[in-house]
Formats: sequence, structure tokens, C-alpha cells
Amino acid sequence: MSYLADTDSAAEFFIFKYKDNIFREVRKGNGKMANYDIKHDVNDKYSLRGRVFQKLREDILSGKYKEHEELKEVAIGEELGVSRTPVREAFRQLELEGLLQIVPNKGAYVTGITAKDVKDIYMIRSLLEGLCARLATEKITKEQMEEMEENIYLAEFHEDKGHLDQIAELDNRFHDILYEACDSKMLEHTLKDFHQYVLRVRQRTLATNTRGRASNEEHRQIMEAIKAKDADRAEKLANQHMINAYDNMVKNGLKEIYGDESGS
Amino acid sequence: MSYLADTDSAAEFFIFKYKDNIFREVRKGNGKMANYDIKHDVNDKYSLRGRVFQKLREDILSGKYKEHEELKEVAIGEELGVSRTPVREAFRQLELEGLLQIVPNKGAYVTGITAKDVKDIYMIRSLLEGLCARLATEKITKEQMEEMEENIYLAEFHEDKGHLDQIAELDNRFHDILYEACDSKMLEHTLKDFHQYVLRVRQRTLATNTRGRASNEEHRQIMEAIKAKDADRAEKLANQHMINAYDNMVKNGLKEIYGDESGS
DNA sequence: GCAGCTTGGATTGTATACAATTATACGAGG
DNA sequence: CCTCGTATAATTGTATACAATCCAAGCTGC
Repeated sequence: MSYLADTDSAAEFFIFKYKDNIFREVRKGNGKMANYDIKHDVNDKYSLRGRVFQKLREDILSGKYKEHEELKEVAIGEELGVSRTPVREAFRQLELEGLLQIVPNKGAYVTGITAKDVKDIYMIRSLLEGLCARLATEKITKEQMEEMEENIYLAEFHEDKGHLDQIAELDNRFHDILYEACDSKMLEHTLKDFHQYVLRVRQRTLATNTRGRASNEEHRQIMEAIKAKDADRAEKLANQHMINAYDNMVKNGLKEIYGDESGS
Repeated sequence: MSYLADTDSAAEFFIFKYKDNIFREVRKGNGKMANYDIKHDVNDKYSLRGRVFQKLREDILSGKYKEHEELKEVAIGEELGVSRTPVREAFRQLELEGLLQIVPNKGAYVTGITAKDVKDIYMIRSLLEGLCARLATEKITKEQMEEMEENIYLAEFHEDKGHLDQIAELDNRFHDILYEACDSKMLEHTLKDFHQYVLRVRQRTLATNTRGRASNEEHRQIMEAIKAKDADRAEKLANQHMINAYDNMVKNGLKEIYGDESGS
């Protein structure tokens, strides 16, 4: 049985260009429409290659495939019910995403993330989330602002109830809103990449994470700074938010899990 | 070669060496011949996919393929004397490099860069090159330091002589050294990506670029700050270096070339 | 025993066949 | 003249066949 069964194969779609970007408009069974910016949507649902890519990425990020594990084309292909061709193409993409390392004529191996890598990522994200918050202060739309406020409100609710899954999802979504609000495709794409990249790590530290409430409070402060059009403050808060997140991660045993290669 | 026998559109080929370069000679059904130097290797010298990737990347960056131009798998394959398979895989890689935009079931298009994108990239690079310089202050090796000094010295020499190509190459190399010196794979990879991305643009503004000497002087100051272990100063200088580079680019007519979408 | 060669199986690399999708041309009907 | 549908060509998507490569086990000769 294929894992890749197309749940809504009835979906119609067509492609159009708008301001130099190519979009795919999708009409679903219920008549609802949605536009996907294909350029930044590698999770192309409508091709085997895209679905294999998406599935493998998920499995790597979720930890199904361990670090340094070798992925074999035929095995993956059989498991997913497709031939080697789309699998190979997905591998090539995953390589550039940094999730796989391909050794010519040998094989594809799941990339390991060291504690040093995580540290570097948070350093970079600290700067870029700051820039993002600064830009968002100017560019955020009313709708985005409202979703942000709602997000924080909801997170508080779920925090009270102890709904860990929802909290994690809202946290992710908060950052996505911020990325979208900065009105820079380049920055948005870069930040989403890094965000994805550390999800693997967060997955493991989340269970023991007691930072939910503090994190949400920081979100609120960032949101308020943006609302008050105080770009400097928004930037600084976003910088610090990342640093705090990293510190918390270290406290929760990042080093034990990934080995301490950050020492030098 | 049984599988080549039937159709006359299929090409015969063999590989030969000439003066240390590996060529592939292609004989088509019509008897036309073409030789292609497929030794760009360094990375993947023994895989067609790798060579196709390198070749296409070079051709895109050098401007052989214009923006929004559609690349067809068979055409590229024939030109390079390979089948569609390695071409397709190279396309997938180029997509994640940001050089190609692949629309499912439609085609592969050379990515367009808008003036807004360039602006965003330089904003991001300004921050990250600053971080990079800061980290390099601590981590740079003696060899890297020496190469950096040599780079600046050479650049001055070629500046006097007006050797534009060498100046451009040394400029690129300076930044690469810096990226390597920060001792962060993550940061290095990110910065190299962005650097690559704007090379296309610089290619066009370089001819009219009178900033060579000023740029090199800034390199010298960054280098000296690193040598003096003054991380704060190195970071600030690197920040400013990017801002200056961008300002100069705008002055040299970036908007005319790429259209002004930066106004929002 | 062991260095080096040979061989066979497993795996990736490439080419090609065929299917699915999209673009284009053209003609019927209004 | 225009619009719409259909046929057809062009192009990409996927599967499969075959080639090249790698690796380890076993053999050979010393």
C-alpha cells in the first residue's frame, strides 16, 4: 500500500504568473481555492517526486531515519510504491536542503546535526529574525497583525490546558506569520529553511520544555513592539527571543543528545 | 550498443582526452559532430550529473541563459551529449540553488532576480558578513590570514594595472576566505549561496564599476580589524562593506536593468 | 600467513521506453 | 470575427533496462 496516496486527486489546478512569480492555483473538491507559490513550495503535492521529497523530509526531521543512516533508492522506492527515478530526484533535492549527503557511486546518508550546527543556526536566526521583525514593523498587514494576536491568545489558552502539540504548532505558526509579514521572499525563504532545520532538534527537547509560557510572553512583546511601530525594540526582542530559545535548549540537554562539538 | 541501434535521433558518443581535458564526442544521426569539454569537475568529475550541474550553473551565472528563459531537457541533453536523466537531476539541484524555477509538468525557467531581491540579499548579507567577520576574528588560521593579506596586496596590484577580471576574482576570493575563516559550515554555506546569487547581477554592473579601489581598501580595514582581534570593529566594517557595495550597485543603474520593484 | 588478484553481488549511474500533461493549431459553430 | 472544443505535437513525469562502480569474500601464489 502506497504511503503516497493522493488524498484529493480530484483537485483541479492551473498555473499563472503574477509579478514574475509563478503560482499554481488549486481548486479543491469543496470549491475552495488556494494559491501556492511554487517557487518556494518544494512540497509539490502533485508529483511523485514532490511527495517522495516531502515524505522523506518529514521522516528525517521527525527522526524516523537516524543520523548517518544510509538510504537506499530501491528500499525507499518499494516502501513508497514508486520507482527509483522520483526517489533519486528527491534525494538530489534533499541533498541541497542539507538533509542528505550523497556520495557518488556509494549512497545517500542522513546528515548529522552537531551541537555546533545548532548553535550556529540560532546565532544566524537571531540576527535574521531581528531583521525580519524590523521589516515587519513597516510591512505587516492588518490581517497578519490580527492572526498574530489571535495566535498569542490561543497559545495562552493551550498553555493553561497543557496541550503540548497545539503549543508547538502555534509557536511555529507565530514565526511563520512573522516571516510572511516582513514582505521579503528572500528573508522568508531563508528563515523558513533554518526553522525547518532545527525542528528535528526541537522535537526532542520539547517534551521536557518548560519554556512555553515564557516564549509566548516574548511573542507578545514582539507583537506589541510591532504594533507600536517600534522597529528597534521589535528587532532587539526578536534577537533575544532566539538567544533565549537556544539557551533553554542547551539547558534541556542538547549536548547529551548530539554530543558536544561546540567546545572548541 | 544495441540500445542505440534503432532510432537515428539517438546519438553515438565516446569519451577522449586531449591535453588533459576530457571531451565527449557526439555523432548524431545526421552525421553532425560536436565536442564538449566536460571537465569542470573539481566536485564530481566522474558523474555526468555533476558536470551537467556545473556547466549549467556556470552558463546561468555567466548570462548565457537569460532570465526567465526556458531550459528544455532534451535540448540541454543533446547539447551536452547526455540523456535526460542526468539533466533532470541537475535541474533539481539548480532549483534548490535558486538558479532555476521548475514548474511541474511545464518546464524549468532561469530564475529572475528583481531589484527588491537584490536589496534584500544585501540587507541579509550585511548582517551575516558582519557575524562572519566577528567569528573569523576568533577562528581564523594563520594560513587564512596570510592568504587574505596576499589577496589584498594582489588586488591593489591588479587595480593599478586595470585588470578587471582579476580584480573581480580576487574580490570573490576575499569573501570566500572570510566565509571559510568563520569556522561555521552553516554560515559559510548560507553566505556562499547568497554570494552566488548576486554574482549574476554584479557581472553586469562590474564593467562600469569604479569601486574597485574603495572596495579593496575596505577589505584591508576588515582584515586589519581581524588581525587586531577587534571583533566589534570587524563586524561593523563588514556590515558597512555590504551596504556600500549595494549603494554603489544602485548608483550604477541596478534599477534600469532589473526594473524597480523595490519601491514596494 | 598474507598480499594481491579475482569474482560476484549489491548499489548507484545513465539511457531509453512509455505514460501523463500541457501547449498549439485548426476547424466547427455561433 | 470570435469562441470553444478537439486533435495533435511537444514536453515533462515515471518506470525499467542496462552499465559502471564499489565492496567484501574467497582464491591464488609465494
